[in-house]
Amino acid sequence: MTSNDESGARGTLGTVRNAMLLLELMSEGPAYRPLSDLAEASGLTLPTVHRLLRSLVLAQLVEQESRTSRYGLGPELTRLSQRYLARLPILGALSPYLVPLRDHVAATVHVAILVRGAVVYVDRVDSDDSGLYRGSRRTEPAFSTPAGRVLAARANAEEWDLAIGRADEVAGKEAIAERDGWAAAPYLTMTESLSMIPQEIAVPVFDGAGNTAAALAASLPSGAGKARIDETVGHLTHAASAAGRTLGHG
Amino acid sequence: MTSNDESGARGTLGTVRNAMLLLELMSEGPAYRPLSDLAEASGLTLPTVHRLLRSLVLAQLVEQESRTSRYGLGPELTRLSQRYLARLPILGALSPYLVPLRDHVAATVHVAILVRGAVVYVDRVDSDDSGLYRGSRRTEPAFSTPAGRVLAARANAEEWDLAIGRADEVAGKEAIAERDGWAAAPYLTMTESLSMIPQEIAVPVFDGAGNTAAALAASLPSGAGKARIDETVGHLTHAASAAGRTLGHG
DNA sequence: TGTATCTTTCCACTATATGGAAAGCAATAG
DNA sequence: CTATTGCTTTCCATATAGTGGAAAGATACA
Repeated sequence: MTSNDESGARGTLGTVRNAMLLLELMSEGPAYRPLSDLAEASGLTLPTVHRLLRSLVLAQLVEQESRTSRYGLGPELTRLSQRYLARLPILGALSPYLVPLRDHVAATVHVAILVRGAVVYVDRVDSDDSGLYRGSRRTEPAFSTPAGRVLAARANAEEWDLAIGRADEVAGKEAIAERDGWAAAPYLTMTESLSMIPQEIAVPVFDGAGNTAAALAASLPSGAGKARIDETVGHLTHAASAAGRTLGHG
Repeated sequence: MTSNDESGARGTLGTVRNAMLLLELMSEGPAYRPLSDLAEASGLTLPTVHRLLRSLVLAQLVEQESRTSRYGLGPELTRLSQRYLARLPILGALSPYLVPLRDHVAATVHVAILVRGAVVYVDRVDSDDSGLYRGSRRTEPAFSTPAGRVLAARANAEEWDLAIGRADEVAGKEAIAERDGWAAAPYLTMTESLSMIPQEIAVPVFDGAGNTAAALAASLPSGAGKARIDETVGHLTHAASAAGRTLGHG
């Protein structure tokens, strides 16, 4: 950085900013990327990226594939993530309701939160039937799932903008047009054109202060009828408010 | 750091090391800790910790409680963790077997990995019955669960040492004495003195190269008999080797 | 064996992170 | 209502410690 330029807030450490930039880059695209690739994509010089990565590898936040010496995200992230989740009040509050809920709606149940404009599914209880594939571990595109829409539509401006940033042209336009509707709806669902994929139904979960802290979702078989959907929404809403009530009412 | 001292490998960035140190500190103890606390615990000066934390907050790796302005781990960790897990070959390989496995053993099934001497439960399929509490989100003490013992006993020296480091006096002694037995056993279980807590049975999962990449575990009701245990071990072992076989045989 | 592409190390330079000291900010007590 | 205490946050001169050009190793391929 030859002179002071735009990026980042005042009084912030460049090294941390750069490290984060690399983690961000490694979280998109292929599992492992070569050093030179990361250097180019980040705009940092080769030695700088190398040193940063070596430091991150030491911390296990990054992993170096020994065969190809390429770099990818590391296991330590899961340990830290668990510690974070273990202390999230909402998750503890929802946990006892999930198994009964799964049994009532006879479908796989998910809990999702919004992180920097992305939906992250942080808990799940699988249903009995569950057709062969358990909808793969999901994250990213905030507007691509009902749970993500529920959360983003009700989030603050900053989170919303990040979500828009992650969306493609079409999804972004749609989101902007639909936002108010999404935020007001008691539940959201997505009518996937291609069946086979289960249909997700999501409702918001409020914390004690009335903020939307998470989304609770159920994955119904694709062709579920109106009656089944209404019943599912009822169960979800009930569980969500029961859990919310156990959180300090602030 | 007045002069060059012990910590960390050569050619490693101090800023990253310090940031990691703070994350580590925040992962133990209470959810949120005051700045001054972290400064003392880390041995860094106040302004340094403050700048570090501000940078981490910007990245959402750390979160600042607005009420008390204390610091804790942030949500971005879950997003990155998900991306890591989504690409872990072992998890993808095990996933399709988990639901059938749960149905065969009629118990909640877990997948765990070893991270810096700690067991981290990274996937689960809950059984039907599941008595009220779903054994809370678990991590830390490597030797405190059968899955952790399976993994640690078969891990390399470095991981083993980290696991020892996390164990208390008694557990450490026991681990050292039992290691060879644990590493050779086809499965491990823990006879908890206090029942009510389900009994976990864990087997290793090998990747294509023959390394222990994960542990597969089932939680049986506390008083399960020999027959039930043997049957469960059979199912677990079968699923583990089936999954292992789908991984590139290296 | 030679060429090309990648990762890694070296080292002089100064940009950049550091820590002492002081300024805000909230509580609780006098 | 003003002091006192315990905290978080900002300022700024200093030199530590991170940077980037260039060169040296590795590895793969021809």
